[in-house]
Amino acid sequence: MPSQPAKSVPDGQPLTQAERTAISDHAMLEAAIDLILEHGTDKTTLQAIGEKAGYSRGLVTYRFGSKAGLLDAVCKAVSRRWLEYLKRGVGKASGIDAMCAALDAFLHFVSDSPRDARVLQILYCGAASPRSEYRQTSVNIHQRQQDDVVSWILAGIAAGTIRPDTDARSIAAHYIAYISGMTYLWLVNPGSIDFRKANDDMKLHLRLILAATPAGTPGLTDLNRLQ
Amino acid sequence: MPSQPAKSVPDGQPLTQAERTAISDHAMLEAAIDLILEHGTDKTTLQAIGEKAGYSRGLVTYRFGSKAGLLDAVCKAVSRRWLEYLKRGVGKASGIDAMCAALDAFLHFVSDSPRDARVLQILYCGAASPRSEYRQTSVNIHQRQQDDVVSWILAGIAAGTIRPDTDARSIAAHYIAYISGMTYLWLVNPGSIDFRKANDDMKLHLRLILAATPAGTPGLTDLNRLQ
DNA sequence: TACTCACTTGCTTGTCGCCAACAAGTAAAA
DNA sequence: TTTTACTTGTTGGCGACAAGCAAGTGAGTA
Repeated sequence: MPSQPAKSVPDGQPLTQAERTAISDHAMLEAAIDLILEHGTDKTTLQAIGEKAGYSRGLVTYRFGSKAGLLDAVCKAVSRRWLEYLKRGVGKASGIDAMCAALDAFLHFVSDSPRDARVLQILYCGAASPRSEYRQTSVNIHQRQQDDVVSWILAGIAAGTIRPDTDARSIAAHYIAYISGMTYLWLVNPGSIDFRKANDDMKLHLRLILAATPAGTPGLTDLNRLQ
Repeated sequence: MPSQPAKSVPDGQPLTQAERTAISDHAMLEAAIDLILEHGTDKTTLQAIGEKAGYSRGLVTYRFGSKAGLLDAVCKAVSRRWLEYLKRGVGKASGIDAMCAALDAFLHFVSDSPRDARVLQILYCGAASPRSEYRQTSVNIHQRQQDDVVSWILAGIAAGTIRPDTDARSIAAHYIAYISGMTYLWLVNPGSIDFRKANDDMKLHLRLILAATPAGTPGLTDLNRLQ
């Protein structure tokens, strides 16, 4: 966050147009994140963002079209960082292992980049508003993650590590809802959530619910019948 | 929602001051719910609320102090309706039965009063914003529900229906997070969630995770050792 | 019981500062 | 010279506050 615009490199060389936009774009997105974390989206003004980034009040609108356009851009930028984090954490894993690795990745994301994690949850919450102009971005991200979980489960079933009577879509929705809900509770009341403990429990539950059992052990359908 | 203020009862009798405030309060809260559902909190204006309720643009501020005060009042009013629904649905149940009954109560709440359910989730999401002036209301409601779940679990352990090595607080957090997350996903993308199916699965999982097992069956701690 | 008058309360209107959006303009790069 | 990055002037709309109006209230008096 430069306190004044960087219109030239230290040695006095002029910047190209592309460099200038890249620099100002980045400065405005970072300034927006800081201000959203401090004041929330609606009490963050475009003037404050522009000036904190080292520019005028008008540049944000000029570059992103509108305030909603900026929020969408922030949402996409931070989501991209999280998805890279997730991708690296899960690697080539699949089945229950992938689901556990994703939980670990999220735990690390929250502790390594709490700034990103918090602003992302704030923006996802903002997307719940009717007429939100970046709701689709949130829906797409969540859908993409849910699809990933579905494919992990199907791979697990194919590999024989997950019981074949599992409803992949339903479990995936449950899994994504759990993470989303936990993050919300953590955001509004950080002290009330022990993420590490919660994740350890969740991993245990996943194995209990999904793990293929040796023949003879009662399965889910049997348990269902007992209800 | 009267199209014009009701300043007297049909027979021409004047209203008492208390009746007038009760009528206008209710009209403004209901108007606010409709407008929030249609436009979201930030694009809902106090003028629109006042006029839809049949009054002037100034009454909302006069009565609720500020826009945030109004949102807090709406949040409390709708939360109260949900908690009564929950109370009636759960009754005297405890343990796993209470947790399943609460899931059913929520399912019925969503299908019977989708207006309330949606606006409540929108407001809870708004409470995630830093400097939200009604965050505490959301935190209190969630905390209260979580405490209820804890007491159900402890009662279940005492009654022998829930395995004694259960971490009540952690399970309660998981349970509340699941409901919260599911509701969010339903709100932003209604088609993607089959609440009935999800709830049936959740009930199954709860029994699988919490049910006290006859001696000899492997418990959670044994499963843990296998990890 | 009926009337009165000072007081309180419900509600409206005028006004101010602030904000997002847009358009016109300036300066720097190509 | 043309294009692009960025700034500044302006406008309409919003929330908040304060002043004012009108309707309701209740104690005192006869």
